Amino acid sequence: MAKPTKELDILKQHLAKHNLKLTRQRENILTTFLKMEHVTAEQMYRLLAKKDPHIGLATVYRTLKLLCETGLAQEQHFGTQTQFDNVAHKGHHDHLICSTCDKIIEFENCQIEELQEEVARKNGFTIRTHKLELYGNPVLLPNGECKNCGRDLNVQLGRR
Amino acid sequence: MAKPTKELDILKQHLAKHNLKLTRQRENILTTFLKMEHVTAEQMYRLLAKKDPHIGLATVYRTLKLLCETGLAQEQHFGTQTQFDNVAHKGHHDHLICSTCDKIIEFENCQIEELQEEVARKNGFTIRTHKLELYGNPVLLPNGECKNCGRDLNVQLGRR
DNA sequence: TATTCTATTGAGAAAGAGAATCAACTAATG
DNA sequence: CATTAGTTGATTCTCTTTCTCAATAGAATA
Repeated sequence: MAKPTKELDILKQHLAKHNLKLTRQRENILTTFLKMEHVTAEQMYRLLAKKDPHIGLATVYRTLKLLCETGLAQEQHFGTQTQFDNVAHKGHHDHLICSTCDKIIEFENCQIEELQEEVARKNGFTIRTHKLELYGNPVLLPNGECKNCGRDLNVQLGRR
Repeated sequence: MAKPTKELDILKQHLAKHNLKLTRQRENILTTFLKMEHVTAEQMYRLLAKKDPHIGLATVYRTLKLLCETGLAQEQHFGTQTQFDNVAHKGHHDHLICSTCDKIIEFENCQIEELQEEVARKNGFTIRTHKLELYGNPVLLPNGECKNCGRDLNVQLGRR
């Protein structure tokens, strides 16, 4: 069995292995998916609809889930929204989220990643992926309220 | 102005500051909330309904959100479910989630926490809270499929 | 305490994401 | 090219969360 090298081959192999079929829709979705770092199902649906107005939303959901099963995609929950990450884009980063304005700062920290590996190893696991989000505030008013949103942060800061 | 020391005082102060009113429902919800480490809105609703069958679900949602604004609660998204954490329960822990069986292992790692603080500090932030989730698998079949779920993990493991 | 003003409540409707259903369709196989 | 079994798309359904609005109830004031 020849070793597949491209994503389409990976999909084909997965389909064959599970008695599934390669359809026009599945191929289209994969092609579009590979061009991005991540998408939501809705975004994918709208993108595809431009070329194929008859594509069904259910098919998009089903196929993105399928891509997760092949290992080409990864489902990530971000707040209330679900996105599908393209595993091929290796540029991993974590997030520092401003609770004041919801601005997101991306960062990387190798030491943290190493410690994570260590934790996993101790528990007999191999990390497949991870998610690290830091939520914080930049500036506070003297009374403990966040400058931008007015939220009272005294409690979290242990000021009471 | 006397420094409030209890959660109810914190709530009262917040209500006063924002021209809101202290109601029987708000007091009940706070009382119940303080007994737990975390709840979902549904859970809270069912708990309250035992004593007050006429409580409205919308009120529960509104009040939990209000508690977040006072700083007593914190909204956390876990996969597809939303829970409200009791900030007073300091027992923070992170999660190692088995992608095979969805089992969740809790862990703590001070070194990671310190590095997080450092990242935040460098960016001029104070961490209010954070979320670290490691997703992994314990045992793989020789062909790269997960023993339990049959998912093909070759791609993620860089085997292709 | 009665009055008045405004915030709050609860029931149900509505919105949004996602899964389930099913008849019509189509890829794969011989 | 006929058969078979998986797939699609339209729609319905479910679940969570928010919205709406008339009735209600805090809180401030007289």
